[in-house]
Amino acid sequence: MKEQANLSRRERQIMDIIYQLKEATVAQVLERLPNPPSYSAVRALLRVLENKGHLCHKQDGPRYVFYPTLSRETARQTALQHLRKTFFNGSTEEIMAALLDISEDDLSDEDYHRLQALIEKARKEGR
Amino acid sequence: MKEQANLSRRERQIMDIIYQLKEATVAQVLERLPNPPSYSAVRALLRVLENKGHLCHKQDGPRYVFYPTLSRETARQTALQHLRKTFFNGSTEEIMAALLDISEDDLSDEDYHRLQALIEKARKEGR
DNA sequence: TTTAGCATGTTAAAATTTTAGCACCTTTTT
DNA sequence: AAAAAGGTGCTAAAATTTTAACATGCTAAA
Repeated sequence: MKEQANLSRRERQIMDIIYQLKEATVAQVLERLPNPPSYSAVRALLRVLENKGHLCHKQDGPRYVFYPTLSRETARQTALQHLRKTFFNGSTEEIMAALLDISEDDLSDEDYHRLQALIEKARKEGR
Repeated sequence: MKEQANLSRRERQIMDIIYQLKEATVAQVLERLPNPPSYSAVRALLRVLENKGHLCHKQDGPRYVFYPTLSRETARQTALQHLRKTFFNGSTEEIMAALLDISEDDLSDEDYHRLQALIEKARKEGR
């Protein structure tokens, strides 16, 4: 299969937007692109991504809605693994520490409790 | 400051390699690039990245060693935030679940214990 | 000291990416 | 029914990215 590492800059920007929205129309993508090009240019990009096998589309009334070929699950895992490897020496502990660091302000006691539960659950399943 | 989202494909590949190694010579980068171009091409890319302010270099005997301008810490945080936003609805819980999922096989009881401790520590600091 | 090896700097061609423009189709409004 | 609005497909030009080639400098070995 194709690597996300093989996407051009615009292609990557577009894939990110679509992953974020789960699915998107041309207009939605355009709205969110930095230094947005023409509508027409975005359509061309989307078609390229579809030809390369990264996107599919379905019809929604008069317009197309694009969505990723790869399951969200798979894409997530790949991206996360890559991030861990690139910035965290492949260490789960390091990345988790950083995650807690950037999340700290938004977490309630209850949230922390749920996170603890996640670990406990993983520990049990992991054997 | 410059966005990593504005890097071309090769530039991004190179930055990833350098972040992974912390610092790298031309040869080290070349070795790790997919579909590697010529030595000369890599040098040109590195110089571009330096001009754009993403890299610095220092002399090490006869050759240059390149390293990121941004602190590892900062780059990590930015990348992690972006990933969380793109693939995990901005949810700390979702990303942590995925992290545990891809790590499961490699974690010992002791590792889990350390992860629990991390959360506990964050909870205490977070107030 | 001359040559070989290995490093870098610069430049311009090649390839890819990015873009806009035009043609056409369908739906809605007048 | 005609016109306007808003979609898409396709194509080729523009811009950027990517690459290799060539020139230069330094160090070490012959």
